[in-house]
Amino acid sequence: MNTIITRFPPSPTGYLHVGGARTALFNWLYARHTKGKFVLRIEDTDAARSTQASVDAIFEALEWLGIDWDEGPYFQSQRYPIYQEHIDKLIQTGNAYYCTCSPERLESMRAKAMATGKNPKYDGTCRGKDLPKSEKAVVRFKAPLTGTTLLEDVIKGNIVFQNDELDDFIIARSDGSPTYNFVVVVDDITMQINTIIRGDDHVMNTPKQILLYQALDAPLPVFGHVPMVLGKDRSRLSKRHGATSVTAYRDMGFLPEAVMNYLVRLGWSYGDQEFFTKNDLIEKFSLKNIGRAAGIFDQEKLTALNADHIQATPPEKLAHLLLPFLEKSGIHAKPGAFLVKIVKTLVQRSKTLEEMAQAASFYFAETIIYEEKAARKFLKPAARQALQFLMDALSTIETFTEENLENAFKSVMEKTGLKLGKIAQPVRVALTGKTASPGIFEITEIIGKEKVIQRLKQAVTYIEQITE
RNA sequence: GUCCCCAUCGUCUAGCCUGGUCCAGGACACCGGCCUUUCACGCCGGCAACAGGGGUUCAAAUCCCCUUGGGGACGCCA
Repeated sequence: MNTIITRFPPSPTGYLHVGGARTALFNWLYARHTKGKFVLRIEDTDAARSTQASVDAIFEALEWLGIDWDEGPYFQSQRYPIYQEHIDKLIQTGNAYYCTCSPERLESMRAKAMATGKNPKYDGTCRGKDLPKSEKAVVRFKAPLTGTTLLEDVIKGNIVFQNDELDDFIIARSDGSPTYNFVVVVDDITMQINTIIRGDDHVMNTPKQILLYQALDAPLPVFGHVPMVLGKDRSRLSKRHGATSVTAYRDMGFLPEAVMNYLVRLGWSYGDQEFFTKNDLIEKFSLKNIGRAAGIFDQEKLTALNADHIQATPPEKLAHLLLPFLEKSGIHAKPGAFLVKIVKTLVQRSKTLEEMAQAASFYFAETIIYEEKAARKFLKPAARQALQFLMDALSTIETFTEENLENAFKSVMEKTGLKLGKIAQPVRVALTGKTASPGIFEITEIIGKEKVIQRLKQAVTYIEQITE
């Protein structure tokens, strides 16, 4: 086989959504797996809806995901001369013609056809007229009236279309601009794209495009149509199902590798394996294992996978990635050994970076604000003495080590006759304000002698106040 | 309405092509238990599916047909 050349052709009319990202991933992965080429092309022929902001957003999302491209980005809006050339060619060869039917008449025909149970297609009014180029004329492709067109889909298998179901679709608008089905084919031919993996929703476009390839006398690429991504209610994924843009997941604290892993695994499988790194994916991805059924986007599974990827990421790297999330909650932390220690206590307890930042906040707090339930349950008179004893014991320790701390707690256990559990919880609340946290020795060490004693003191004072 | 696609636990899926090893395996979620200074992690166990009906066959989740259900496409959008 020759070099595989795939492409991703988003239209810049919004952010990159997870469905689009998934097809980008399939194409990119296939190119990388086969040591082929991946081309990025921006389909901005709809001047009214395309924006530079969307173009930027798409680049940003692709880069975040770790998808790079070997060629492009090409912009269709800059390729009009090429399209014009091909339109002229089709007219010359008799494969296309000018049509002056008004949009209004077409629209009413369509409505009528649908209402009467007919296939809404162009009736061919101008097909045989051989009209000259004129102000308001569009260009239509002259599609065959009979016969069949075969789509040999690598994912779905063979699909046969009756040509009489197709119609003479428009390839150039009245203002001269080319339309989608046409530019896609011209681009894919001229960019030598030989493998097209795209969403299911393009299946019905494919016979038209195949006809165009034939009329343009170009070899057919390999087509593979992947099933769609659906929302919880099995309808097409949209905003009302929750976040759909790739960058939204970035902002919620998901790792790019987790999103990549999840998206690819949704509709593709490799035996029972669930966890994949980027390199795993490149190594193992194949078109063969793409499923045929649509899949539902499940944020819970993504979240679980994200937790796995967090655990697989070196703490040093996580610390760096955590910074913006800490910043967002008003914590100006610095990267370094201190933060790495903190991260290490939190990896097992955080499913997202956002969660991790939340969980880390007590390490940085000036004063601890107690959760009401936590304080009520543990900061009671019965705990006062233990806290006081611990304070005394800790103040004699030079440097906090796990061993030191354990001894200090032991001495408090002996003096009070309380079990560790009875002591640890009030201390936990004193140090974190909450009933759940990383190990008590760990956090004590990280928070440090000065602050620990300060917080214990605060707790003792609190207990004294409420007892009055 | 017309055309096209799809159909295994709630969800993602393995198995289907090359029928028997499947009274269907894994993962997420959920429910128990263990571990334990809390919460997590981890470990152990549990719940839970071949949409229905016909064929073909000694034998069907696997092959064929129909029904049903779901999705998609029918633009001078992409």
